[in-house]
Amino acid sequence: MQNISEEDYLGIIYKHKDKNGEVKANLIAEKLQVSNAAVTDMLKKLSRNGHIIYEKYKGIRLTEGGEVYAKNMVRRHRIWEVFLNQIVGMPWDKVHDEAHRLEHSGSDELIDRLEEMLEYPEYDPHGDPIPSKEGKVPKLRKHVQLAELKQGQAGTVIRVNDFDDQFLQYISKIGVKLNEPVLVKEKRRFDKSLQIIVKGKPWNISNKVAENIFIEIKKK
Amino acid sequence: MQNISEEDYLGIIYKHKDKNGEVKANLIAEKLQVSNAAVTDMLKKLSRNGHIIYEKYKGIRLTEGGEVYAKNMVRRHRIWEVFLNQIVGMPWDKVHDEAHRLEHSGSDELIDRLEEMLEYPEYDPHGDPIPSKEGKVPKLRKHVQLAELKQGQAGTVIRVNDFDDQFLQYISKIGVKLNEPVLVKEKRRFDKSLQIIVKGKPWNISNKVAENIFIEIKKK
DNA sequence: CATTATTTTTAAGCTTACTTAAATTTGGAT
DNA sequence: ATCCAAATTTAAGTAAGCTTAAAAATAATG
Repeated sequence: MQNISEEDYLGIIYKHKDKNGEVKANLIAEKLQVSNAAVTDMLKKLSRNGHIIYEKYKGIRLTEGGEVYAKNMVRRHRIWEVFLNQIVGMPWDKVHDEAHRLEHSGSDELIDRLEEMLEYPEYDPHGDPIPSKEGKVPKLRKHVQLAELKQGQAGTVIRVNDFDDQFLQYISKIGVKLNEPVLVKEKRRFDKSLQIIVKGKPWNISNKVAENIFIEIKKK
Repeated sequence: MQNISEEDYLGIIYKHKDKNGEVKANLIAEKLQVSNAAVTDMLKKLSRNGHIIYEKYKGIRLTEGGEVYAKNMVRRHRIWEVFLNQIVGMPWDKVHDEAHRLEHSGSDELIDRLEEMLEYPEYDPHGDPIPSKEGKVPKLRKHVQLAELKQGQAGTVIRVNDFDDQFLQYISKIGVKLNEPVLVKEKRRFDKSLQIIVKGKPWNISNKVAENIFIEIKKK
């Protein structure tokens, strides 16, 4: 395959499949910023060439081959992210976009060399697992949304969603960082917003923000 | 511009312009492995958007803007080459293809960071000059084709053509390397082939090969 | 300088990945 | 169970970048 678009579609399907391994066309359209009609077209194509299982109006799921392919795209993306962050020194709120530009280029050999150079990282700068060349996906430690923590509970940030640059910039600014502690000082009923303590400083964040930060709870 | 094809065309035009700054359509078609008709189409487009000066059946030349654009593509390509060679440890006979895949991706910021990381290299791994961000092109030292050396003359390799991977692999194998000395031991009239000494070892090379290796002549 | 040969352009058509607008199907609420 | 809204598909059309085949212009050769 030479195809940027196909690769993007497969990557999105992989990253957004639910517990049943299914995705809705709508979501794909939104994530890729294309029309629903464009998605239907591409789904037919991906179905024809055996990457997905697709029946009209039904949920979409990857075939075994499609999964291998998609996982490799995610692998590429995340290895680029680690590389950009660790070697080039790019901040975590910028690596996503840059990696997206690069993930379709570069040969598999290059990706393997970068991986070696980085000493086989298991997670990208946002805490997402990097599939190995053989397709193994490192397990994520048990975690919950920051929004689910109770007042007074503390934990360690182990993953954040990387869908939006602005979000990442914002949480960087307030000091949220991978593998760093956070404490929930206060929770408010009416808007579900919360006050958290990061590096000793208090911050108010919305529920929306707290839903996209994932925490490993500290044992008492 | 978002366009891989346009970028490729402009890069080729820049790299292959003659002393008058002109290129023939034919050459572009050959270098890019597309039909002449495709070239005509694209030339019209590049002319329309002000990147080249183009009149039917006449030679093609870059406008000022086109030159800036094209030079930037060459810059990107060559910085990737140095990066792949020096940081990733990829041999010089592989960097061209890999860099070609990467040169259209990556933001300008990334290229700048890579350049900084590499300490502003002036030449790529084949000895080709790297345009600066401001568009300055480092001068090449005075040089001649290896094929032009007389029997008994010696010199230093300062550039090789990177058009063909096989060629690069071949000269690597016989020990030809940038900034290393070569001596012409023998020249043969009938086929213009020559015997050279590299690292103390003798090798027979064709005239064709010798035409693509560039030498700075040693003063006696 | 006339006639080939080579380049370049035109013309017509193809594929990919999109678009908008209209039609269809599905799923949820009453 | 019916109806409505949301999701999905169809239909028709567009733009980019190609292709081949034929026509036109330029360059090269005797």
